[in-house]
Amino acid sequence: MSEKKQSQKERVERMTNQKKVIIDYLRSVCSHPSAEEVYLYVKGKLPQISKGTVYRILNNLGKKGEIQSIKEDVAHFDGDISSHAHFVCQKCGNVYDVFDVCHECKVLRRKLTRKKGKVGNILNYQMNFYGICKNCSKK
Amino acid sequence: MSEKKQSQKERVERMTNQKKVIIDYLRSVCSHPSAEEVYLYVKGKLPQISKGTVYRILNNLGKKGEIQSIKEDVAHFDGDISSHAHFVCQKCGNVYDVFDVCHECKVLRRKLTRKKGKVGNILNYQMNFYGICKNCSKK
DNA sequence: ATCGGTGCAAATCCTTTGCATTTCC
DNA sequence: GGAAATGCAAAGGATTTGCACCGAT
Repeated sequence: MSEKKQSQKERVERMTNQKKVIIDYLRSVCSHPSAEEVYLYVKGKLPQISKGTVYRILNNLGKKGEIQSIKEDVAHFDGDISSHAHFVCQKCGNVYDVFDVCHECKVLRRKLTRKKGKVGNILNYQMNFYGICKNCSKK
Repeated sequence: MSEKKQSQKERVERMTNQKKVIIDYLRSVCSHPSAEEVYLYVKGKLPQISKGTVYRILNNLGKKGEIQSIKEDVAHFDGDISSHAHFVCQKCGNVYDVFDVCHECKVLRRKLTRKKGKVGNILNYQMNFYGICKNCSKK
């Protein structure tokens, strides 16, 4: 019914250990871990962490645009939000970076953003290529 | 362990009513129905159909590349496999076509296919834009 | 007649959520 | 101190699957 009241006290977000570890992890790896993989890693540093927390943190970061989520059969997460594409292996489900098309992605996005789209305003985009990764083709 | 034996009898795929109705439906609409929506539609024509069958048919068509699946929180399906992009509303989840970038998509794809990619051979791709659709912004 | 496809319902599995408790500011 | 975040465990919900039967070729 109503928008945010201006007088309303603003929600202050806190930085917790759990969040810190997850962000650091996602920024340091170039693989694109699933929630499960993030959970297993963080569990190594903070053994008491729960999966629910991992999911909540990943979702929040995603909503704020600080990480990307690539939603395939199982969601994978990327701490790198610079302009690049992904290659998704249809066999193992792994996600790889594709930097060869950064420039084109940016151009595409700009083109569409400027248009103000017929359907809605673009906040974000994702370019995914599908195939079988080299690792899986060997087998 | 072993590849397909050459002597093996070839699997012959059959055309059923269920499959026919689903394909026709996906080719006739420009919305991008979810499995649930496909199910509800088909149920109107073939009341005895089950959800399992719908999922199996959609998956098979997807594997054969006859339809596209856009995997977001809930998967949506597109009977149009020509080169175009999608706009996904982050509020209602609806998927809209974006034809303004067909040409660029094709070029991008060709560029990468030719490269034979470092990660694997590209069979397919998807370009998705995210935002809030006009319908949802009104509210 | 064959064997691929279907219907049904149970099983999976990823993800979300409610609530009491802990922790950050 | 008080709101925000967490841990736990249970719930949710989309998708898959086993199996007996049906029906396309």
